[in-house]
Amino acid sequence: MKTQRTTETVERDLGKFFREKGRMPTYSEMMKLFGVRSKSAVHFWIRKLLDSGRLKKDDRGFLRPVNRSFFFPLVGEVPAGFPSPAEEELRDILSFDEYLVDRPEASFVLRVRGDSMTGEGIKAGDLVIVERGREPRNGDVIVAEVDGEWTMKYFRKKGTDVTLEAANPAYPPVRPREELRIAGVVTAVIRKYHR
Amino acid sequence: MKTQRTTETVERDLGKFFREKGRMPTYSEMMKLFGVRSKSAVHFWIRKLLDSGRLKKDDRGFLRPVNRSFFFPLVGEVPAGFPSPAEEELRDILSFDEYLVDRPEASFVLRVRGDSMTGEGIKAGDLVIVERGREPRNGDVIVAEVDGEWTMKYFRKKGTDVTLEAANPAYPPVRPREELRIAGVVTAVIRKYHR
DNA sequence: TTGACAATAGAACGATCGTTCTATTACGCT
DNA sequence: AGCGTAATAGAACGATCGTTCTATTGTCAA
Repeated sequence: MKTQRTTETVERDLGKFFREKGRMPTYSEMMKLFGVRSKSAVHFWIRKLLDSGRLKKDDRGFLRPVNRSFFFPLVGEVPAGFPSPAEEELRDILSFDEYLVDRPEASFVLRVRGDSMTGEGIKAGDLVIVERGREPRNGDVIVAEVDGEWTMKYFRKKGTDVTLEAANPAYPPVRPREELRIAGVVTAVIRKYHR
Repeated sequence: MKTQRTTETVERDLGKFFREKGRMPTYSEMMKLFGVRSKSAVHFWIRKLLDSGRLKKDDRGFLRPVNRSFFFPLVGEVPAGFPSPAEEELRDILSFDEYLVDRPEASFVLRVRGDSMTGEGIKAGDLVIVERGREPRNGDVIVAEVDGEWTMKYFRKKGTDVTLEAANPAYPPVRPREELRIAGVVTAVIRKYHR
């Protein structure tokens, strides 16, 4: 019943705990977690992870979840001969929360209705992250109120002339006459396939 | 210079800290964070959040980030008259990590190359989360090796007859003759618009 | 069998944790 | 002005933190 401990198993245990509890375990908790009965044994393994750089401490000395394997194994056991997912950017993703949202205090999420942006790969039911207060650039996908209705459109600008375009030929471009209220710029799209 | 403290500002400060450090602050740290000079003042505010249910403690007594506002304000200040984002599912999203990945230990991430799935709203450059070992259903998007090449396709099955279809008319369906190695089922799609 | 090394146990330590207590200050209402 | 409540300060407390020490166990090679 005593499984062999390795830096890998220890790291996995830590990741599992973190995912469940939203925090790192204390040394006492790690005793159970790792299956040892002394804190020094815990310290032994933690030190190994620290020395190998697979675990870090912040400025206060608290353990902090690091790069891979904590939020989930981004680059884990991939089928042999598989196209390498070992891009730098992927390896450095701490979590999707960090990756997806630059300005959390100015962002919110909407669920997409309608098919006006299918050409952009945004389908009904998808989630979009919208950032308020950002100056839309030409070609950005924005959420705006046009003629009293909220929609998602491409933002097109030529000089002072603003046009809102759908990414679906079924919808004609809109040239807002009166007011144009822009809720924000779409910064990310998320789709989950529910089982 | 002394900003008024409210449960809202306190909650926001906690969220900000958590996002930055990956953990909850200690009471000492909260003194700086909230702008007070005693731990009992901190305790005062934390108690408020606890009593109102906006903050929780786990079984060990540690503060744990809860539902909204910690990972980021999913339902925050939304422009007036805005289509309500107050769906139950959205309000309960703890974090995208939890939301997106059901089985972390069996999942990995790939960056999409090519345009074979644009019809499904999966574009080149997107990230997809792939889950290994799941039995693909009819219509699922899977990652598989066909004729020595890894691609992303729809999984179509009629009886024992398996066909792989692209979501792009430019690519003909594939009926694998020899072996069909399925790396996994695509469970989520993520696209970030970089500024 | 012996020696070397890796891994663990157990106890002790100061440091810091979160809680609780008593006082003091700030502000609104009558 | 006087009063009551909300908010904060500051000090004290036991509990638990992570570290460090010494001692013991297990395993493998010589």
